[in-house]
Amino acid sequence: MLTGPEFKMSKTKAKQKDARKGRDRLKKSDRRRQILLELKLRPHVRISDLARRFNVSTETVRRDFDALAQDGLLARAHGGASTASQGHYPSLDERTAARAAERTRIGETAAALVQEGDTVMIDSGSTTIQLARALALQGRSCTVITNSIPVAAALGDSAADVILCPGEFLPAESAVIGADTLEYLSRFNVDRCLIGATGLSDEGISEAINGFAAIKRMMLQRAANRHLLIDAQKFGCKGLVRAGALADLDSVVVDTAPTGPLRAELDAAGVEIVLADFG
Amino acid sequence: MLTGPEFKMSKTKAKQKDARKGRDRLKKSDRRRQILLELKLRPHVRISDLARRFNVSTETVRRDFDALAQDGLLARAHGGASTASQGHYPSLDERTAARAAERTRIGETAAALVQEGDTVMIDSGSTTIQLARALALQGRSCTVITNSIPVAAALGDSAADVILCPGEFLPAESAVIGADTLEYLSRFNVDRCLIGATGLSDEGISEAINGFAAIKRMMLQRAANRHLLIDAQKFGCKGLVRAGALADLDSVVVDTAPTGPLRAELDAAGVEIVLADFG
DNA sequence: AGCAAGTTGAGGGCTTTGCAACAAAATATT
DNA sequence: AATATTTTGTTGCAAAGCCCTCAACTTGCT
Repeated sequence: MLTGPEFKMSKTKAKQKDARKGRDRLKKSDRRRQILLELKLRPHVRISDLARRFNVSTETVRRDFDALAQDGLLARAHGGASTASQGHYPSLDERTAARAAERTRIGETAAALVQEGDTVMIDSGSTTIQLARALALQGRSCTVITNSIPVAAALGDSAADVILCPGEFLPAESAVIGADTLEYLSRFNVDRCLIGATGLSDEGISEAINGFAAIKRMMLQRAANRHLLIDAQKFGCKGLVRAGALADLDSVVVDTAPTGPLRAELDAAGVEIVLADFG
Repeated sequence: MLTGPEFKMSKTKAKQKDARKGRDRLKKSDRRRQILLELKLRPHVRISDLARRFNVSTETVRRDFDALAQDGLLARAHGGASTASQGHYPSLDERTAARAAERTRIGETAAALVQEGDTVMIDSGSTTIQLARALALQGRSCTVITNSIPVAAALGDSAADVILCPGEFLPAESAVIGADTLEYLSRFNVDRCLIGATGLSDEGISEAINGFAAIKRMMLQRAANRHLLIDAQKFGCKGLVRAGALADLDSVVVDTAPTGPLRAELDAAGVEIVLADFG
C-alpha cells in the first residue's frame, strides 16, 4: 500500500510546488502516510498536534483519521487516534468484553502452570498474549523464549527474562517466522511450551498460517511439557495446516471442557484437560 | 444517579464485599493494575469507557491516569491514555518538534544512501528509527537486518524485507542485545550498515550502554559501507563505552558540518561528511 | 480553457473532556 | 468509638473536540 497513486506528477508541470519557501503543504496521501508512520513510532497522536504540524485544519486531519480508520489502519480516539495494528484486538463493548474475560481466564490458568525458574517457550497469538500478561502480573521469575513481539513487550519489565527469536518480521502479527526462527528454537531444551492455535479437532492441532505451524511444531518438539491454550469456540475447527497431533500435548487449557469425539481422542491420547475456572 | 441508594448494606463486619454478586467496585490499586493490563492489550483506553467499566466517576479514572502518568507507566491523551513503553519518544511540542525535524532530515538523507536491492544493518536508537521511517516512505526495496523493534515495525509493511535479530529483550529500548545477537549478526555480510551513537568526538564513536556498543562494533565489522547518523548536538560528547574508531566509518550523516579537532580527525581518517540539507 | 470531481477551510451548534474546589464516603488509626 | 487520612463523587465553567453544511480552492480530464 506504499505505492501511492500520486506518482504521476512528473509528466505534467512538476515545479509549482517549490514556489513557496518550504512551508508548503503535503498532498492527501502523503499526509496520511505520514500519519501512519507517526503511529508506528508512538502509540497515539493528537488531532490538534498533527493539524499544526501539517499546517492544515483539524477538520482535514479528522477526515484523514476517518478514512484510515475505515481501512482499519488506525483506531480513532477522542481527540486523536492510535495504532490499530499489533494484532487486532476487539473493541470494548459488552459482548467482546465477556469473551475477552474467558481468554484472560485461560491465560491466568495457564500462567499458573509455569513454575518459578522455568524456561518456557511461548508462541504468537492473542491467547498467548493474555498468558504473557498474566505471567507478568503474577511476577513469576522465569525465562521466556518467544517469537512474538507483543508477548515480549507484555513481559518486558516483569520478573521474567525474555529472549526473542530471530527471523523474518511479519507486521500483521508482530512476530517473526522462518528458517532462522526454527533453527534458533531448536537449540533450546525447555521445561514447557505454551502455544495457541486456530483450531482443535479430533484430528489434531491446526493453524491458519503455514509459517506459524512450523514454529508450533518446533516448540512442541523442544519442550518437556506441552500445553495448548484454546477457547471452546475453536473446538472442531480445522485450520489450513496441521500443527501437531493430540498426542504431542500434555495438557490443554480451555474455558469449557470439550465433548464428543474431540474429548474421546484427547482422553485416548492421555491429554490432561485443565479447566480455567470462572469464580 | 447511577449509584443506587442502598450502598450501606452491612457497615460492620469485614466481609461485605461479596454480598452483592459481582458489581462491587475495585480498590484503587486493583483498578490501576487493570488499567495497565488493559493498556498492554490495546494501545489506547478511553476515560469514559473505563469509568463505566469500573463503575466509578470519570474524575477517578482521571486521577488514576495522572498518578500512573507521573510514574511514567502510561501517556495521557485527550479523553484517554496510551502506552508509554516501547521506547521513550519525545513529546510533540514546539522545541522537540524542531529538533525532530533535524533528525528526520538526517534520516531522509541517510535513507537516500541505501540502494535498491541493498542488504543493510540498522541498529537501535531514535535517529535510526527516523531512518527506518524515511526508508519505508521512499519505498526502497531492500533487506534490513536490525535488533530494534521500532525499526522493524516502521519498516513493517513497506517494500523492505525485515529480519530481526535474536537476543535478550530490553524493554527500555525495545531492542535485543547479547551474545546471540552478536553471533547472529556475524553470519551476515551486508552492503552497508547505518548506526547511531550517543557521542562522536575526535577519539571515536561512543555509546552509553555497553551492550549496544558491542552491536555497533559487530555491524561495523560486517558491512562494506559504514555510515554513522548523528546530530550536531552530540559532537564532542564522549559516552561511557567506545563503539569504534573514526577510521571504522566511511561516512557520517550530520545536520551541521563538524569543526575543530573532530573535523580534522574525520578528514584524516578519510570519512566523508554527508550533510542533511534543509531546504 | 473549462468543466467536473475532489479536497480543504470556516463557521455554528452541540457534546465531551479537563480542571479545580468542595463535599461525602470509605478506610485507617488511635 | 471517635478522629484523621485517604479516596471518591459532584458541581460549575472553560477549553477542546465532533459533526454538519457550505463555500473556496485545487487537481484532473477532455
